[in-house]
Amino acid sequence: MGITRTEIFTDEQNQLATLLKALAHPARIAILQRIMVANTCICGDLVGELGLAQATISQHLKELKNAGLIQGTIEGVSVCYCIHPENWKKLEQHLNGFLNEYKGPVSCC
Amino acid sequence: MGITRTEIFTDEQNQLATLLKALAHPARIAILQRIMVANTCICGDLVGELGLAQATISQHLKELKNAGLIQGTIEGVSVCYCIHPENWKKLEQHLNGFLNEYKGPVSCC
DNA sequence: ACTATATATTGCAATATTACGATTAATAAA
DNA sequence: TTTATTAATCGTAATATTGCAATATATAGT
Repeated sequence: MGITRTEIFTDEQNQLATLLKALAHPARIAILQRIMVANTCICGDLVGELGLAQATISQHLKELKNAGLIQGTIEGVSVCYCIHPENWKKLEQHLNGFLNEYKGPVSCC
Repeated sequence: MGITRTEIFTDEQNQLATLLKALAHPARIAILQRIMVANTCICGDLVGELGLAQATISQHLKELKNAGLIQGTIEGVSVCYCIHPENWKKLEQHLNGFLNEYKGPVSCC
């Protein structure tokens, strides 16, 4: 089968899973970190700085954009990416909401 | 080629990606939520409560255990799972550290 | 118009993930 | 010891992901 059965889960669960999947790759984490550190948007630099082919970087950027985590604007011949402020905030909230459902270790296993 | 090139990333990046991958499935999110809400460990209940086959649930539990997010102890004929307190804390820290690298929207795209 | 530069898209091969039926293993109860 | 119950493992089919070369697209400068 190989296809996630999203129908049996809540929208919340599916949305969080989708966001986490977008984050769950070292290249995409590295890309996001570089964007965050540089603050000012970069792009083609990424291809040189990470050791991946241009097509591969472009693909990862596309995934991050589809997930809404970054936004890109064309600047002449190059493209400038940066964090999507609102969605990043939403991600933080969504994620913290999930993590905080855990109320410390109680009598258990 | 279909294999993540972990060699070109830092251990931090790879570890975070691995943790996020373990979380990045609605079934595993649902499982974690149920464990967190119930506090006291459950297991076989999960098979009934989520609409997935027993083998599938078992597989997801294994992944969560491999990632260190949960722990399981045998209790008679059944198995009791619960959150792994230390690792959950580490996850929170790791994740917050990553999310907080972003310092709000500056002049950008 | 032509050229150079930057990025996106396409097509494909290698590998990973998801899901499940069937089977196995392990304990509890009879 | 047989039987029932629970969970793990195996095998396999369907699908998704990762990565790259090759190609396409789009803008800037000449």
